[in-house]
Amino acid sequence: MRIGETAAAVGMTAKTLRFYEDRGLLPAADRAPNGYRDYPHETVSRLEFIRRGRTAGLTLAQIGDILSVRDIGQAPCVHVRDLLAKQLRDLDAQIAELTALRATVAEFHDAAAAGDPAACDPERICSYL
Amino acid sequence: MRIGETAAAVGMTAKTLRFYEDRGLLPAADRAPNGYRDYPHETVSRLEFIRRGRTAGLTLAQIGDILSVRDIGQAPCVHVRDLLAKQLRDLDAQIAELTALRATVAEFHDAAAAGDPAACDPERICSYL
DNA sequence: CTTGACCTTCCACTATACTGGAAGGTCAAG
DNA sequence: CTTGACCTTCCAGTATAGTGGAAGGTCAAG
Repeated sequence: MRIGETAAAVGMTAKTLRFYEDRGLLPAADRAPNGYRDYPHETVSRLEFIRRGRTAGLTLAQIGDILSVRDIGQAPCVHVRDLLAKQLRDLDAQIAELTALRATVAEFHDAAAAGDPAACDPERICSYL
Repeated sequence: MRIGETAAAVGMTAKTLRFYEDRGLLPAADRAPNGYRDYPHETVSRLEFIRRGRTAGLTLAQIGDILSVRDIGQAPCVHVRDLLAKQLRDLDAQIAELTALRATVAEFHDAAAAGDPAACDPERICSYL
């Protein structure tokens, strides 16, 4: 399969596939006599795996690690489980941080909504922030 | 006040102040005969305002907009209120997105924690993702 | 006179996941 | 023979908020 065909099969662009190759997520493809990349069919599942990983919020580096484990013949399940656990922890931390920020902003906003513009102290630039 | 002194007064670095000047958040400072920047005292409140804005998750561009309004002599309160409202909406959207992602990841993770590594289908790379 | 702590400018780099574009090769169809 | 749709490589840029470092000027103290 040529690069554009492969990319289209998973809704990506040829550029993205070259980029993934550069980042080590795709092995260097065989080349046709004219120099064009020639992908085997399993590249499609590999790309779909990469997309599932992205959907789960994993970075390309993390997905690359999983693929490396798989590529040396080991089942990456344990690694995947650990990564997913870490991802859950990270997400919880991020959500907590954003929730705290939201509370801060809400306080500022409530004061601004209730307040009197004339109360602005020039030295403070804006009394609502 | 010299740049290092001013920066230290608010816990920032001289580099950061030059960067803020470059981004238009600080007006170009007067220069001493030797070329050193010479900041008036109100620069400290301006920097503290910038920091409060950052604490509220505003971007430097948004803070710069507020300061511009203030600098042409208008009270930026209405602008600030609108920005804070937008910030609340953005935060809610982000939190919702992360929460949905967390649910997806939790599903994958639960399957991985319960599952049998032998079930891995090589074609699918990892049955848990 | 030198040392050290300041200050100046300017350029590059960090991280992430691509995207855009230039310059050029390949190939089937009309 | 040309046109268009492919493909190749490589370089640069996107967004954010700075940080790091080079090369050099200034100034008070010892």
